[in-house]
Amino acid sequence: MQELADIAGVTRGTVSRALNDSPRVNEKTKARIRKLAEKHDYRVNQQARNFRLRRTGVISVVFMLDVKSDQHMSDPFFLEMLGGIADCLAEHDLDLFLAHAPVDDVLELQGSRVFQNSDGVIFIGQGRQHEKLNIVAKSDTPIVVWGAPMPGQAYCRVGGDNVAGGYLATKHLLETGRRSIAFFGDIKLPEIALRFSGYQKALDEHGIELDPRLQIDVPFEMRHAREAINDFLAGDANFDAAVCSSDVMALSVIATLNESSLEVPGDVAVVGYDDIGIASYGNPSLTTIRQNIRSAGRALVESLLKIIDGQQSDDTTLPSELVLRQSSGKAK
Amino acid sequence: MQELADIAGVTRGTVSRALNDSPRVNEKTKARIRKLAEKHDYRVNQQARNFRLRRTGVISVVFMLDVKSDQHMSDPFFLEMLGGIADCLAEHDLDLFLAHAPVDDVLELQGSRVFQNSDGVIFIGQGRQHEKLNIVAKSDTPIVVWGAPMPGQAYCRVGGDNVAGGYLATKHLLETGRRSIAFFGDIKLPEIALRFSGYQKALDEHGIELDPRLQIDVPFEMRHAREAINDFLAGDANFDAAVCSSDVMALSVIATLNESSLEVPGDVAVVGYDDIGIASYGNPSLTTIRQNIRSAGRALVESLLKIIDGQQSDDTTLPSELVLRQSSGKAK
DNA sequence: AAAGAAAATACAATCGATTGTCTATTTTTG
DNA sequence: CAAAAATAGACAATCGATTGTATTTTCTTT
Repeated sequence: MQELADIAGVTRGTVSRALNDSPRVNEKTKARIRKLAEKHDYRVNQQARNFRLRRTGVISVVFMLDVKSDQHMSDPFFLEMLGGIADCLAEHDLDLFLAHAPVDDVLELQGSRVFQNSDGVIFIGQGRQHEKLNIVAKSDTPIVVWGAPMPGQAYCRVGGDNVAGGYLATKHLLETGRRSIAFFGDIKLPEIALRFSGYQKALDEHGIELDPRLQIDVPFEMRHAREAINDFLAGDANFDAAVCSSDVMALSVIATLNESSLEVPGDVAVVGYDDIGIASYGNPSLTTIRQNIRSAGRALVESLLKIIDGQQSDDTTLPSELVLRQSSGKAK
Repeated sequence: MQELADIAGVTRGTVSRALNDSPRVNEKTKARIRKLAEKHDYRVNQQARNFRLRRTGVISVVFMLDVKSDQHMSDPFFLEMLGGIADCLAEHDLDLFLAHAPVDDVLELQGSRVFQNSDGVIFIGQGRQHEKLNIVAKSDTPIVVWGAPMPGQAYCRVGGDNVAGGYLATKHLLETGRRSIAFFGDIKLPEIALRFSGYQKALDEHGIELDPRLQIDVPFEMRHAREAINDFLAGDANFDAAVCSSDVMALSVIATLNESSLEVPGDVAVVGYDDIGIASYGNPSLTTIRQNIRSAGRALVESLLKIIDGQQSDDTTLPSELVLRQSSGKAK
């Protein structure tokens, strides 16, 4: 910058102001300096700039993988979320830092680069660490969390409408004549619990009594999921439909059912959750609850930026929507 | 740091050396300073440190999405790669910066944060920009590229053994008695071209003549893929097996075949590529060519670090492997 | 015990920008 | 036209660390 200042016959300060479009610099001077900068292929050192401005220009993203069930980042849900977040951050000229390791104690992150090297942190999912997130929220670095509303929640939250999602899925199955609907998902997780309550509501409305044997705590990871599903099938429960907590889980359920010579959707109708891309490639294509994950990513970023900006940001709940898909090619 | 120095009764310089384990500081002093740092919850400002050291501590990752075919980042292949890279970077205490936008001209990246704010860049895929990558490779920021070896290649490359992959897939199908094997994939892309040559080699060895009608330029993106596949099925070509350029493409092919009342694997046997997680959830589970994508990510990082370190780094070709899977539950 | 070597620490410049304060120049106004 | 007001630019401190050089302290050795 000094060199450029010399060339332009001004000081570094003036160059800095010119390049940052300060009103204190003459338009003509600005234009001249900008042209010289371009000509000499000079660009401000963002690192030094951020250092001086005491900001990093980076937002961290932490995926709260369900360690217990060995969930990994390749879950399509995470990726789609990441895409939405990345796009929105790009628009605000912010970088994205991806926290790598699965986290079993978010408090440990506080000393790490995740917090120290970023202006804010986005948590995807609450895992089982609601309380710890409350503590983290009190630190200097603003955070937002994707997840379910919680009692005594001290952080800003964005999430899907899980109750509506569970309700829509169940209602759809009921309306197509199904009566014994299984619910696959671990209701100890806040979001799943809400979907379960939507499931109950739909059953209520149709005057069907809840059968607790039809709620199965399936972990997110495939290997364990199949075990859990098989255990259930080996039991004496009868069912003609299934509401699943994710599309990946739904695909697992379908595969397992097929192995037991049960037809989908003939014998058992299955509804997934998330509307991940792969849901439509499958056979049959999966009816599912769509959460607009991309716009969820955007909402997370917008909320976080508000907080960084010193404003208050309220929780956001995004709508859920039923996506009907033909179950093609299996009409036997 | 000044405060800590005051407390310890030394200068900032000594504190810095103590915390960086310099041999110039007495062990006892080091221990004392470290304890004090811990006690007062002091951590070096990484931003200032990196600034002083003229490094960023960040590696950028750019996914060369196939813009033409509207490929998106949610491709499971990319994600798994990202996971491998992220893990390896974490071990070296480096951050990961994810470049957001699909790139149609890598030269544009040169002024952007991707290059300016990182110590090195990893490109996943070459797209159709081999020449431009050659130019970028000459810049100050080191790069490595995942892809196929190319004539006149000026950058360090890591890639799978595409010839072997295509060969193994085809040979497997031939050995199970298939004779008319279709090849789904755009051979204008360098990697796919190599797989196609492996496919040819296997046919040769079995004395089967190449039928050019059985090579179909399928784009990566689903929507267009299905069109291409349907066009092919509508034609007069007969085939009893298919080698596909990705697992996602294979799933598409299977779905399309099913819609045309063709049984998989009864009427047509299908082999995928990549061994993405979802391949095993499907029904039937997909036989595929495994590329160890995670270790590919590691290899990319290791090569890049070598280059950053001023060493020379040679190209790496990782082995391909056939993964046989039962095609379950469809024995009708 | 004194001289010399070795070890530990202090000092201060430096990285590349931003920005408050002060000065110089230009413009406006009565 | 002179004085006041407005504008442009210069100057220098600052952010928080690292590191080469100078200095002090400690330890050997004779």
